[in-house]
Amino acid sequence: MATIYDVAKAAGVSAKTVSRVLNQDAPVGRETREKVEQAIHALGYVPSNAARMMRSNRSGIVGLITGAISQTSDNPELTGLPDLFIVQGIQQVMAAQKKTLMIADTAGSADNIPHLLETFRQHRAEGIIYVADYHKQIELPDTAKSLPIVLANCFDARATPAVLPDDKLGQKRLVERLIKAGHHRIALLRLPETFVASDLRFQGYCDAMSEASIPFDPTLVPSTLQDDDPRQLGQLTEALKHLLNLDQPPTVICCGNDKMALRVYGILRSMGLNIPEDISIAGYDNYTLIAETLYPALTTVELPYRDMGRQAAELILDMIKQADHPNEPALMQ
Amino acid sequence: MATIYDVAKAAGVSAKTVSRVLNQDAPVGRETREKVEQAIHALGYVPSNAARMMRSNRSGIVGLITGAISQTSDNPELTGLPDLFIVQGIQQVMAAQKKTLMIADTAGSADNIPHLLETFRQHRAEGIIYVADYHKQIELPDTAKSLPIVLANCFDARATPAVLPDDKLGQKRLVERLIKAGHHRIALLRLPETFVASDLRFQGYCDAMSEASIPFDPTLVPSTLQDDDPRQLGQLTEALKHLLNLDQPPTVICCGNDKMALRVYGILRSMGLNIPEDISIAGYDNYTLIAETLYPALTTVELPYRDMGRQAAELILDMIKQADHPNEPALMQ
DNA sequence: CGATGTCATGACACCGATGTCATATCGATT
DNA sequence: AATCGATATGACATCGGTGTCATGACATCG
Repeated sequence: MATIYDVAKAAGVSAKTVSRVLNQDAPVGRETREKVEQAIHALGYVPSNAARMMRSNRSGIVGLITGAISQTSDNPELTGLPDLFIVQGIQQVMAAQKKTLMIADTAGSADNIPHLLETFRQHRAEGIIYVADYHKQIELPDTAKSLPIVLANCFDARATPAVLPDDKLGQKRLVERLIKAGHHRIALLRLPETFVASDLRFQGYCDAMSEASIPFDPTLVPSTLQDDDPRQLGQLTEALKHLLNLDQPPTVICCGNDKMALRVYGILRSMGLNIPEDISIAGYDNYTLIAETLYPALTTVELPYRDMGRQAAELILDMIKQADHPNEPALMQ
Repeated sequence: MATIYDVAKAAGVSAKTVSRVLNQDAPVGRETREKVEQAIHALGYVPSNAARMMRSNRSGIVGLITGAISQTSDNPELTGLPDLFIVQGIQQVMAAQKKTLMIADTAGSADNIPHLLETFRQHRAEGIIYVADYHKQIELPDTAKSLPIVLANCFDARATPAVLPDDKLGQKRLVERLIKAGHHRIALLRLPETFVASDLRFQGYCDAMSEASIPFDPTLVPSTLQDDDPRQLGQLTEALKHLLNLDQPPTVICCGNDKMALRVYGILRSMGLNIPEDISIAGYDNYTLIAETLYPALTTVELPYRDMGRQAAELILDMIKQADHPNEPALMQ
């Protein structure tokens, strides 16, 4: 691989002049610049990031830790696309800021995280974003705290900066939409209690109902499901039977997430019900792949995952800037 | 960030000795080693990859180009999870080999590729893997050829090393399974012709049928769909009506991919048919998220995407090794 | 006992960029 | 004509590791 000296020799100038052409940080004579540019092209020269980094001590690298790629998480039930959308939002911002995003995958086990952090440190990553696959609480190893870090879709006990989905408001908006569409008997199939979102969404449901002066009917909100995949289908079937056998059955069922909604679709249809003629279904989380493909389409809340990613990215960039210039004065003109 | 010299000073030894402790490439007295290790721990020292790379000229980085993260591809119809599985397989191998995987996303536009290649070059990536979102032909810019490169899920006109799914064999196996299960009237809903897989799968279908001595019935294979999303639902409905109105309608329908299968589910059900009592459905591509969630479950061919990823990873590692030792003699003992 | 070999360690150069400082050229100003 | 300032360029040190070579202390061997 050609070096800056090879280019300098080929162009008959000093290495520093080549550097100036590359970085445009000082005037270079037009003739000289052209010679240099030709030499660069001829040699296929690409400057070494490593050497640059040594001098500047700035890597331009932001580390991203996620399980989005290997999605064999500890809870397969709720794994899916949301984290990918977040990563996508982050990617967009980083590309625009010419930062290099280094993505490391937990391979499904949190035990790998310390090692990933070590690798990021070796590469002198300027900051780290941790993206969780669903809204939850996590705990990072102590080694993490020496670098700017932002959590996305999760939070910890140390009040590390985090970007979280507003599950409560989202559910409220969904229920409001349903009420506006004429529904009064609205059922809610909750996520297992172990999920932070479970309670938040329940609150959003209650808020919307009470603001519309519809009294809360506990029979419309069966007890939360067990966090246990193989049995869930049976539990779902039971819960649905319960709902349908009520004196006043619901006209719409809100599901904890789109995947659950898809199952409910299947079960209801196998019971001989037509959707949406006999009963409607509403989902949560926008697993667009499912939501768009389902026929008829699923009414669903689109969580702003990409936006969360963008926010997380901008947050970490701010923190990096802060760390660089601890007491940056306000810009005055 | 502490340097090796800080550690050396703290431990009262030379920098080189610290280096020896780090790399275990020369004997170090036990007492000395312990002092050094203590100093490393106390200072939270992490060696700089950049500095290491400068001397060794080996980055340990493998670049990965994909659209898997930002899945707004030019053809939303067939985008999805397969490429993610491939990436996952690659990740596994790289982690095991202690290589750092640098993932860059095309953000949906092939125009970004040259820039991504440039970035990889700056980081002195030792090789590059390009992962496509579905089996297709691509063309890489000329700048790509100076580095070892492997294609996954795609191929080009220059015979660049590639790892491809065996669509023909996969379809054949699926149809064989269906025949063994007692089906004779097997319909095939083909992918749009623009997809490489479309024809390969058709061949696999024909092979399996002819080997089972079932004469080919063209009415069971409607003309391929248009590559045009909004109209596809209507086309699918038409094709299904055609199939169901045959004198001898099919007992099972093979769909071009799982997503199409999901749509067919919806349409057939809205026509009042029960699955799998009235008619069966078989898919292709294992979008596990859909396949596992669907109720009743979809019969589908699981493409070995993770394996493809692993193969691609091992291939690129071999190529890197080759490039390093051009004429490595066979190992003799 | 002197030669040789191994172990443990340090001094120093080098990898490829860039920041700092020096120098040379040339037109403009006093 | 002497001075100044901008422009254009180069010499050299430096970033943080590691390869090479040298050195000193011991143990071993003929």
